[in-house]
Order: sequence, then C-alpha cells, then structure tokens
Amino acid sequence: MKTRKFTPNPTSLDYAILGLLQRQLLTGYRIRKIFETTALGNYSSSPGTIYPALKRLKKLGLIGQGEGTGNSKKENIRFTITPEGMQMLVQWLQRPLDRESISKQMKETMLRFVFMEHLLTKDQKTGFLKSFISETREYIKILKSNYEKESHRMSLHSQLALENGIASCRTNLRWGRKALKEIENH
Amino acid sequence: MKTRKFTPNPTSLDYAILGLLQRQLLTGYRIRKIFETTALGNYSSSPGTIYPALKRLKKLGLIGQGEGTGNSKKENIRFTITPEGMQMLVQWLQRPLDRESISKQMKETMLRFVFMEHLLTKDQKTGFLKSFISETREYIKILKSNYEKESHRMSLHSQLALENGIASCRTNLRWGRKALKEIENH
DNA sequence: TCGCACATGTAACGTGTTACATGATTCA
DNA sequence: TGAATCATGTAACACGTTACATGTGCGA
Repeated sequence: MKTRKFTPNPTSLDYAILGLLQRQLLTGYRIRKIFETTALGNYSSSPGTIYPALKRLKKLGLIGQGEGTGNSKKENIRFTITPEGMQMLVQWLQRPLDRESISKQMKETMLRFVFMEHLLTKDQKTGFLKSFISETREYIKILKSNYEKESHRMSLHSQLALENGIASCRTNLRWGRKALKEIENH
Repeated sequence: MKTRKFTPNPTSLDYAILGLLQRQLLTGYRIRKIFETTALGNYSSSPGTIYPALKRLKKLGLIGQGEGTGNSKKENIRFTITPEGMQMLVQWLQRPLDRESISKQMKETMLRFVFMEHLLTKDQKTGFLKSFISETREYIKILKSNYEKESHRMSLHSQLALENGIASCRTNLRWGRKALKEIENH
C-alpha cells in the first residue's frame, strides 16, 4: 500500500541473495540449496526464481561473476557482491522499522537482523533492536485495546486468532529484550 | 515446491474472499476496506487486486451477484457465495496440515481456523487443532536439535534468529492447547 | 552403464502492484 | 459548491511458479 516508485526496487529475495553473497562466494545452485534446506530459506529455491534473480542483480551491477578457480567445471564458484551491491544491502539494513516490519514482515525483519551482524556498528544494531522493542510494544497495546473493545462482539475463533496474534507479539518482545542484552554485553 | 497442477488453483486471497462472503454479502469496496483495516487483513486491498480477483471468482462460478436491494446506487450489496464456492471453501478448510502450514503459512492457517468455525463439525475443528499441536511439537523438536547441533558454529545473530523461531513455535503450541480446551468445552 | 546429484537455463502463465481514470453520493 | 469518501475499473509491468530442456560428473 505504500507508494513506491515505479522503477522497480530490489525484492526481498534480491536482498536475501545479496546477504548470502556478502559472506561467501556461491554458485546459483548453492544459493538454491541454501534456500531449500536452511531455516532462513523462506524463499523459493526453484531455478525459475533464482536464475532470473541473479540475472537481474547482475544487470543492475549489484553482483558480479568471480572467475571459476576452475580445475573441473564443477566448482566454478561464481557470484560475488559488488561495492554497489554492498551499498544497497547496507541501505536496506538501515531502513527504519515501522509497524509493517513487525506485524506483517517479521521474516524479512529477522533476515535483516541476521545480515546486519557484520555490516552495521554496534550502535546501529542496538538501535535496531530498541526500535523493534518499542514498535512491538506499541503494536501490542493496539491489539490489546482492540481485543478489549471488540472481543464481546467477536466469534470464538476470531477471539482466539487475535489472542494468537497478541501472544506472538509478546514473544517477539521478550526475544527483542533478550537479544538486546546479549548484544550490549558484546 | 509442491507439484501443483498447471490449471490454476484459487489463491489464498480467493479463499479469504470466499470466507468473508460466507458470512455476509459484501461489495467489492467493503471487501477492500476489510482487508485494509482489520487484523485479518493480511492481504492487499488495492483495487487492482480485489476487482480482478472478484472477476475471476465469478468466472469460475464460485461467487455470484446478489441484486442490489437498490434504492440508491449506493448499497448495491453485491457478491454472494455460490454452492460451488462453499464447496471449494470447505475443501480448503479440510486440507490436512503439514509442516509448511505451521512454519511458513501460519497466517493462512489462522485464517482457516477463523473461517472453519461455522462450517466444520466440532470433531473436525478439534482434529484440526490436534494436528496443529502435533505438527508444531514435531517442528520444535527439529528446530531444537538443529540448534543444539549447529549453534556453536553459528554466528550470534543467527543463533538469536533461530531462538526467535523456536520461541514463536512454542507460543503457537501453547496457543493451540489453549484453543483446543476452549473448543472442547463448547 | 545406469542413475542420481550437480548445474543452468527458459517459456508460458497467472497474479499482485503501481498508477491512473471515472463517476456518484454525502456533508460541510 | 467543493472536498472527501464511496465505488469500480483498467493498463503496464515485474515477479514467482510450473514445467520442460539440457548437459556434466560421480559413485554403485
């Protein structure tokens, strides 16, 4: 619903790829396998998704080809992130958190949290978490007042669903506080 | 990643619309407003999403036009769900829960939970929750063993992200047990 | 040598997003 | 009368999904 520019911004998937490439050189296939098998792999691993994404990232100059250290054709470890790609990634990581980030885009938010570890300063990271905490607290308030005002009018299942939403946010809030502590003590 | 038929199945959005229409007659605009304002509104409310969706649901015979009780042009309360639409909706509600439902598609799963209230039998509803509970428990086990095996190799932020995932699942598990109790006692 | 995992791609298709357009009704 | 909201739509575009195609290298 946000007004975005028509010139297409990188997708969440694009950032996920950049984030992976920031730490290690990978082939398209490796990236697919990571999305397929790991917990972060919230994204599709199908070739029809990954290869076109790599293509457009390359066209935008955000990634480049690292020449295969190529004895066999196998380990042609391929893609590298470019300085421009790095800049893009960091910009994404630095975006302020809003309501959507914690209500509808928690997975993307967690991804940002993971990727920022080696790319942002300690202050930026604790700032991120503090903002996460306050936004979440705020959101819980809204959900709760909503619950109190409407629950008598809501059906049982709707009530329970809303309770689930509130409980999830509370869990996130606790997690945020814990994470903040751990990061503050190095 | 599931092998789906090429003939397009209804989207999650389509089911959301059917679910709303099951309880009340609504105009396209009303539906948009619901998606825009309510907690369930995980879906886009833009006209470019809703009106084409309504069009295709109508073409599939899943919804129909209720003639406006039309004094003014305003409240031409429009769309109704057809028997075929009802059948589709119920089939969706009855789908067995799998790992994806509780790991990646929690919002859709909650939506199903809300819509099944008046459409499934008590046994079906408790069955749904029992299945939800056991799938979630199973998934937590996997995440935990993953954590124990890998955490020493993982970076701090990755560890914390995984902890968030586990905590979320635990919250869902607790919620499931609570919901089950409430539904079992009428 | 048979099959499987590795590895990369592409074409067709449907859907959501953005952006723009139009007109009616309500209310200040 | 003019602004805001109600109400419906469409065109261009980009993206993900499905399905198919192709070829290499390795181990049984």
